[in-house]
Amino acid sequence: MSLNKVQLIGNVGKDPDVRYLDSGVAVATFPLATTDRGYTLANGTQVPERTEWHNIVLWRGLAETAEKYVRKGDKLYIEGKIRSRSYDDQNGVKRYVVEIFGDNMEMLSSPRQSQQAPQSAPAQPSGAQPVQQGSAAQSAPAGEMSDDLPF
Amino acid sequence: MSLNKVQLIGNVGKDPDVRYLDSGVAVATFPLATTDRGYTLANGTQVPERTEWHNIVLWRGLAETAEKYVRKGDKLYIEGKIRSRSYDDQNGVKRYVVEIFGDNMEMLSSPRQSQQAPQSAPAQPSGAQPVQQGSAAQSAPAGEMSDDLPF
Amino acid sequence: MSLNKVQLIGNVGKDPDVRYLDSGVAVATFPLATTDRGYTLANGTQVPERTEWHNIVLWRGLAETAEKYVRKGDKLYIEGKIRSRSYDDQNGVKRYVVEIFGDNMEMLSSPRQSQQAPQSAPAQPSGAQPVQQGSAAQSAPAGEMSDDLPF
Amino acid sequence: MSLNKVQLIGNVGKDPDVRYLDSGVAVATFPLATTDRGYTLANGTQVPERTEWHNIVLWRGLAETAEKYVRKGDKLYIEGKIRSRSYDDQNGVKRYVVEIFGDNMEMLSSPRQSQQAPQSAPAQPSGAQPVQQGSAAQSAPAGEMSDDLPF
DNA sequence: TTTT
DNA sequence: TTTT
Repeated sequence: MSLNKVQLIGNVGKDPDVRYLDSGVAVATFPLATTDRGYTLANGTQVPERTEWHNIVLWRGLAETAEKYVRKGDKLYIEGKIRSRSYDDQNGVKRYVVEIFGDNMEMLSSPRQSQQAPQSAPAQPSGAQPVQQGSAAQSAPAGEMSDDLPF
Repeated sequence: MSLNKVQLIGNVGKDPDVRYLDSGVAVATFPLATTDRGYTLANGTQVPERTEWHNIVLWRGLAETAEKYVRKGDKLYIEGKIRSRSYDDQNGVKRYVVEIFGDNMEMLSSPRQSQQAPQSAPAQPSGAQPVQQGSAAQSAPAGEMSDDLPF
Repeated sequence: MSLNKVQLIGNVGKDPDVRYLDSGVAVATFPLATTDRGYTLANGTQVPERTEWHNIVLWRGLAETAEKYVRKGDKLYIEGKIRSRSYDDQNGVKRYVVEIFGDNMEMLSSPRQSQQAPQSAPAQPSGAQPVQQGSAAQSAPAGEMSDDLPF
Repeated sequence: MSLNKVQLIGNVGKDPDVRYLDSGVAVATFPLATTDRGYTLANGTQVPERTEWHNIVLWRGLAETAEKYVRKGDKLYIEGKIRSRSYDDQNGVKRYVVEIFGDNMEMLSSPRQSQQAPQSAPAQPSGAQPVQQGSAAQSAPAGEMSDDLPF
């Protein structure tokens, strides 16, 4: 009775930060930028270009794929859901972050010719369809994240 | 070269708050809830149901439609984009909010039998396809919002 | 490097037709209607309302859910992919059909008060998020369908 | 009360065919391929790679953009809706085609360094957000297409 | 008829 | 902090 879906095509702001929970589950986080080009209003006002930064969080297989193949500057398609989280910052002020839990990823940049992504290893280990994460995002109990991911 | 798209189906948390900018442009804001049902992990751990609240912002025609027809409890489909914004709270602490600027809305609840949404007035003035807002969201210069929308 | 995604909200044209392959895999098919409301062109031309019929195909768990809970007239959200298929009709003419292989379904109608969908049995056995089918659609070898589904 | 949305990322099968209706409206058509990579079932069965061809139809501004900048082999993001149409073939047999009426396009290939897409002319004349076609797709009366587009 |  |  509910839908919470996000689809982004943008550029990776920096190399993924990948952690492994005690359970062995991989979690990757990185910023992704989408940019509006700016435009001119009917009255002549110039509205400048605007970049939106999204906090991407990937789990398990997708996180491992990101660790191997996603790099700063890459163009990605990410599909997932919006999730907000709060934490207390160093001054005890409650802070909120909004994250995109990705369950589907498409690498849109040309594959690199490197030791990281050798020709013989597919950048996407799964099917021709975008990498489907199955129930990975759902499999991580909220508790596991508590202190592990001060994004 | 960029895509920033959100699609939600959820329930309206309270009646829309509608304002009119000096330019006459309508802006509606309201919270929308999407809910994950909760599930049981392979190891037996119960992950409880979880509700995500989204700050919806609608402009112009969509805002006016919302003012007329959207009410607390209604089920809606909202399509739009993610937009974050910062402001200084009453303590001078910089705060961030993430909003969903909707450019497409579908009313999924049965129409009310009321003075607000009379049978003779369609809940959706535009086409059979979801209400397309055209360039409305883009037409509002950033400046206009500065102090008008302390969401 | 590829995305093939369809999202529909529409009404079920008739009760699902559910078959079980020899492997025990359930396959449900039914038509879903989406409707454009019609509009008036700038030059005054009236473009009438238009209904599009989609051939929905569901597999495994989703097919079983459809068998139990989906009925003619219901409003559904369906997410999936486009798939075309050809067959020879009774006159030996090659025919093409386009189907929507759903991998996600949301029931948007109020639940029926009936023996078919008792209060105690949730219409959607899976998570709060839309019913994710995992890799079910991919798990059915093309061959299995050959003569089984003259849609 | 209805949603009919398609999102594709794929490769253009051949240069767009662009026609101009008597009204001056541009219509571009071209095939777009999305490819499933193939996979191995649990029982060891190999399901081969599979390519789906989509008949893309663009109107007005998007058609003109396609005429100028879209070429065989390009990778595109296309958003639009499914529309089916019937016609009688040369043998008087009724045929059906399913087309994707695009209302949003993103060019994902690196821009060509050519006379067709000079550096000084942006591949996307509109905003930073995907090229929004406004109501173009809705503005073409069905009648106009009758014999004009034997796709 | 594309692409990896 | 990306990209065009």
